[in-house]
Amino acid sequence: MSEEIEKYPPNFIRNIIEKDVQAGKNSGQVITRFPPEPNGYLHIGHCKAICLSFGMAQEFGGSTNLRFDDTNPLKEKTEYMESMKTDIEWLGFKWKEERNASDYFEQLYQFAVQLIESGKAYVDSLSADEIREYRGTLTTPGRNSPYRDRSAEENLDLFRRMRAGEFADGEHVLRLKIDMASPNINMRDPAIYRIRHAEHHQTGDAWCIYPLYDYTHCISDSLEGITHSLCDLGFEAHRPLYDWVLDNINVNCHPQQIEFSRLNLQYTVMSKRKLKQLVEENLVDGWDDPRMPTISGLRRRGYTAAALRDFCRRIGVTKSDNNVELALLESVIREDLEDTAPRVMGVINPLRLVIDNYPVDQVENLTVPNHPKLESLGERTLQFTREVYIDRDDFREEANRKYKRLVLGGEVRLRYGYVVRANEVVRDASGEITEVHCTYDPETLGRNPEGRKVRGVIHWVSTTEGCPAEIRLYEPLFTVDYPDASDQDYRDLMNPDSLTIKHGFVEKSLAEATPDDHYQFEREGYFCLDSRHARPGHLVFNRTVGLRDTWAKIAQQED
RNA sequence: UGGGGUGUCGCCAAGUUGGUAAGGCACAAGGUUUUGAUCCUUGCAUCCGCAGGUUCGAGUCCUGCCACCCCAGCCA
Repeated sequence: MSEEIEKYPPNFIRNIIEKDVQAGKNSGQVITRFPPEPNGYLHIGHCKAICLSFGMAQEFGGSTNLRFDDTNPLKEKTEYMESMKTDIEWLGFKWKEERNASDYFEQLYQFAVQLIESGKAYVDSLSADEIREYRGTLTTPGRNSPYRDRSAEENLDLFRRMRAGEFADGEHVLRLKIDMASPNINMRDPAIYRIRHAEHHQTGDAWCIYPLYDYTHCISDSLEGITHSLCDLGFEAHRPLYDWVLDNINVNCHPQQIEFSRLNLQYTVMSKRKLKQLVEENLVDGWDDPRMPTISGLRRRGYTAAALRDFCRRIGVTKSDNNVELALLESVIREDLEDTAPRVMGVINPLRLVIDNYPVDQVENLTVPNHPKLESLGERTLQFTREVYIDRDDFREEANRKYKRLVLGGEVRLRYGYVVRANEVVRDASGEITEVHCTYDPETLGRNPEGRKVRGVIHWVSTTEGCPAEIRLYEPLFTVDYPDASDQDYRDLMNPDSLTIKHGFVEKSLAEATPDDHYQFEREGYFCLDSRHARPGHLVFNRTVGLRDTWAKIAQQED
């Protein structure tokens, strides 16, 4: 059903792939890969890459491999691999093969030997600082290392001994012999192996030399028969190197690297370094904090996989810098939940409403639809009682005509219930209203009163039949739309009000909610149970996103 | 100042071999509505970074500018 809907609108990468397929390139096959480094959690920027790589393969009947790019044992952990798999599966994608770059360590080593033998790689014994000096600058060419012309025999011997662990970290490095005067800095004899006496989460202590990205990635792609290797623009200047390596070793598959621009989203940060810092400095409640742009955070917040996929389709794929508004993300989840989330009632800022002429112990069961349009979502039972909670924002002692809620002396309908008239308020010692007393019209259940119009409908929860619930409201994590663009440290730009915890009440049917359920609290927004904080008997709801609120705009203009 | 990229409505983004500017989000105005939600209708770039040129005709071709982004890890 969704196959047609989930197709990407035209974009330059799809155009390229389409032409390749039509031309019969790669026998018409499309094989992609998603190659995360397991050094953090996946975020919505990765989501764009995942949807694209898996999506392109899907559209053209191909397949996608998941490959952990684990060439840096110092930064990677298996914990991250697990979370990444969970997130990708949750997003709805299935990889064909699960691989690790470390699976290819032996082959990578043999290719390096090949390169040395053909005089295209050499062991350099310059220090890291010296290598940097020799590299030159953006505008001045580099100089050849004094070790550049070692014989193949000597290089082979040194490289073997590097592998054998005879040298300390940093003593030597294996470099490609390309061109120290290249205007592209990446081509100035890039290092492809470094010595790291470190335990690797996959290979243990089998290796003490580890290949670098530029060397590893293209060969891994080739070994897996990848046809289109999609990555972000940051690797554009590395493409000549990607191609150089594959052109200079003996492989028969040369994938095409195509770069697209990364996603920039307003009011958040996207670099793994910063997200990690937020977690480690306890500035947020873990990688899956509902305010985080991580896939796990968005999931916990209540975003659905379908909405995220839709989002990635709507933002498009180009090479231009982009700054996507939060409004688009919000609109996409509202649109998804509009047709799928059952309606319920929850009061966030409770104010007690007493219906003086309603029988004290009476409980009236009202069978009501779960959705105003979709009968398929079924019905549920509400309990109407003498005392209910309404939201403080839905009552005013006095108000002008534009205010369509409960006003002293005026009428309003309690959603699915009766029409009530507010008669008086009760205050506490500080003057705050604690109760509103009213009377109801028994003739108004399921029908409008005669001779007068009731303009408003408000939601409510029985004080005796409803359940207390903690309700968590979220605002953006940052106060500025582009924290990365600021001169200030992004941590100083964090929004102190990004999380507000309220103590409200929800209707009884919510007692059995699970974190996988999405609800619309009528007139409030979309909510889901928090997977971390909710416990049996202790309901905690996250507000995924509020409903579109045109009244808020009107009310604001009044002030 | 070297190299690589990008510039189409507030944001994202389509624009086939040049033929006379899609769509989404946002916004605005109406209508429906027991959610000020949803839904429906309507409006929203004489203009495609700028300046020239080629052409009957250019966002699409040519020339020259301008702006912004990325690259100097033994990170990915």
